[in-house]
Formats: sequence, C-alpha cells, structure tokens
Amino acid sequence: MIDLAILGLLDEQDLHGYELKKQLAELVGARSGVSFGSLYPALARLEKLGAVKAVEATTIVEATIPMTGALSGEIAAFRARLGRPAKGRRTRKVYGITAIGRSRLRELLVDDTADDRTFTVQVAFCHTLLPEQRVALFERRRAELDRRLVERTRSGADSAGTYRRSLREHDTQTITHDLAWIDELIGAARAELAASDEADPSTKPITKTRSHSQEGTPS
Amino acid sequence: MIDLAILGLLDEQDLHGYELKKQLAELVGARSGVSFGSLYPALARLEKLGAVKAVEATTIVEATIPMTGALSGEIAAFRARLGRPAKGRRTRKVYGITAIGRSRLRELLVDDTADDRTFTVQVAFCHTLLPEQRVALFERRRAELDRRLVERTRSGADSAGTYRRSLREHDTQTITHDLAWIDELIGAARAELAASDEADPSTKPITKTRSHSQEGTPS
DNA sequence: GTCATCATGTAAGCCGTTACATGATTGC
DNA sequence: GCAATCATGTAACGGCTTACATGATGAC
Repeated sequence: MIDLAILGLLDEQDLHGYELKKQLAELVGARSGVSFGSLYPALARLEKLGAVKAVEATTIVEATIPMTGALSGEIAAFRARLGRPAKGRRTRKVYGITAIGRSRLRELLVDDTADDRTFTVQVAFCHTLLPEQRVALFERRRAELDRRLVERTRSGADSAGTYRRSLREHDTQTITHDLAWIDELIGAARAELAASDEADPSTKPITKTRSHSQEGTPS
Repeated sequence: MIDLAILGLLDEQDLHGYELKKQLAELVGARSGVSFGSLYPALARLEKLGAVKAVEATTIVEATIPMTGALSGEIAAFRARLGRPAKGRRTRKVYGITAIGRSRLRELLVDDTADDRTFTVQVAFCHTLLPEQRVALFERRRAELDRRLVERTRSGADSAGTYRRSLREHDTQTITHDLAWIDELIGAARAELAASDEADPSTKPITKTRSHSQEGTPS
C-alpha cells in the first residue's frame, strides 16, 4: 500500500519525504497515516529498486552539479563535507519517479489482491489507468463487496444482544453504502469507456453485470 | 484486539481454538479474520498469563495424557509412534476464562486506545459493562469521529480529479454514517443509564454533549 | 535563546500472515 | 480408500509502530 501511495504521489510531482508524509496523511487520513519509520525505509527500498530516484535539493543551489544517474545520494554528503548546505537551504532529499516506478505503479493500481485500505488508494490514482482497466478494477471490487453481503446474509442473523445486532446491522449498511458508491464509480467509468469507444469503436459493446444481492432498501 | 475477542467469546462459553476462530470470523467478518497462526499463539499467551485455562477435552477421552506445557508438539509424535490416539475421540483443547481473564476483559473493553476494528469488538461485548461505562465508551468514540470530520473539513477540499473527489466525499459520508450509528448507541445506553438511575438515583443527571460538526445533510 | 516545525534517518520489538507439518473424523 | 473438514500447532518472514538520535530554520 505504501509503495502504491508513494509512487502515485511522485507520479504527479517530485516530493521529499516529509512532504510526502503530509500528502499521504491527507489522502488516507491523519490516523492510519504512514509513520516516518515506515516511509523512509520504503523510499530507500524503492530507490534501491530503481523505482524512484533522488533529484535536486529543490532550492536555489546555484551552479547545479550535473546530477545524472545514481549519484544523487552522494551529493548531499558531498555538500555536507564541503561546509554548509548549498546556501541558506536545508538538506532535503527530493524524490522523483522513474520509468521503472511508473511501470510498478501501473501494476499496483490493477492488483486485485489489494485490501480495503489499498483499494481507496487505487481509486485515488486510478485516473492514470485506461478506461477499461478502471471499469475492471471497480467491478472486481463490486463483486467482492457483493460476496461479503451475501456471506453475511448466509450466516449470522442469530446475533444475540441489542448491541451485537446493532453492530451487525451497521456493518451491513456500511457494505451497502460502499456498494452504492462503487456503482457510482462504475457508472462514471463506463461513461468514459463509452466515450473512448466512440473515438475507437473496435472494442466490444458494454456487458451488463448483475448483482447477486437483492436490490432495494431493506429496512 | 485478538485478546479482547477471545476473552469476550470465552466469557460466554467454553470453546476450543477451531470453534473460536469460526465465531471470531462471524463476529468481525471472514476476511480480516484471525488466522490460526495468530490465534493459537494468542491462546498460549493468555494461558500463560492465567487469563484462560484449558478445561476438559470435551469428549470421553478416558485416561487423558497430561498435556502440560510446551510438549504438545512432541505428544502428537509420541502418540503416533505408540499407535492411535487416546481412544475414539479427537484431540481438542477446550478453553475457559478465569477470574484474571475476566478482569483483563473489563480492562480491554474500556480501553480508549483501541483502533477502529477493536472498537467494533468492544461494542460486541459491551453488554457486560456498567451503563455509565458504556455511555463513556460511546461518547469517547463519538468525540473521535467528530474530530476526524472536523479535520477533514479543515484541510482538503482542493482534491483534484473526479475520482479523488468522489473518494473524499465517500469517506466523509462514511464518517457521518458512523456518527449517526454512535448516536443511536448513545441513545440506547443513556436510556439504560436512566433506568438504572431510577433504581439508584444517587448519580448525577444526564449532561448533554454538543457536536462541533455541523448538523444536517451536506449535499 | 528557546521553542515549534521542518527534516531524515536507525533500531528494537511486536504482531500478524503464510506456509509448513501432522493427524483425526466423517461421508461418499 | 479418498476427499473434505476438523483440529492444533511451528517457523520464517515481513512490515509497521515507537522510540531514539540528530540537526537546521524561523519566529518570538
């Protein structure tokens, strides 16, 4: 999940760790937010994989040293050895995404083993997918939610106690709410797909997906 | 969380690991369910703490071999070497809760550092709390959700892209839905509190808690 | 000059998942 | 006899959180 979020954000703009964390927090919520202790190691890992690379120190840094390739890490140390950082500016390491990173991002965006939290991040960055990939992503999610709802109908119902019953009902409503949202997303994605098919009508017509769960609003 | 769930279930009835897992799955959902790899170690840990203890092997098993401590793994091999198990019944270990376990359960039920998932388990077993503890638990949760909603109003709003905006709105609606649910729970708990005050009117009258978030349904 | 914030990292430890290893019972 | 389910564990591995260590900048 953290890889997906990092790559997704870096695909939009170059960022340094601290700023990355802030944007991450805004994306997924402050709590359940990524901590430095997982962010920096994740960045280091992605850098080692060649998915991201450190770019300039963002600020003035006149007489820019030709920062090609894998030297990025060295440069900070170099500046530190020289004396102070490149002039009134702090030592921060700005990362950018690479071709490898973009390829990895595309993989992660369509990964169907993603958990709930990861799915929301996939939605946040799904605009980079092809319309049909987006539709597929949403429909897989819809099927999963549908499965949960059916499963919940199958078992349970025996839940003893006011609070336990209330809890179960709330869970059911939450899934139903999520389903309604996914249906909205599918609608939007289908519209885009239709629009792109108009430009290139070589693809097949839209197939309807039917739900196994009952429609309507159960009291 | 797993300790809370185990103790809560064992407080209702004695259970063996496998059955415990099934009931756990029903309680919190099959996915996000506890795996054996965490359940059995958790049971072992709780047993070592004296919070649970193994009771009879449920079934006939006469001449039960004393299954103490860390030998368990060896014993299976031992029995296998000897011949067949202790007589026509399966080897299952049924656990029961102890006084220590009940005390620990009460602690975990009112623990205010619980995460979202843990809170739902607290609700599932909150009937064992005193009415005022229940009200306090719910109101702390309400305050937390309120905080999230306010925080979300504070920042954001700049979210670019259809899908990102839809995601944000869905999150907000989910929190609002959760808030409405908590308010229901608070209502129920307050009613119980009032009922118990009727019997013992020594406690103080109900104080109203006001929300910081706007009421009504934002489009 | 000191405090808050910005900024980057490391280390220990916890907790949980996956996969492995075993074996019993029941139904077909 | 074979498969599915019941049943209990261990071991390896990974990832995340917490806490620690360090230091710069800017505001008051």
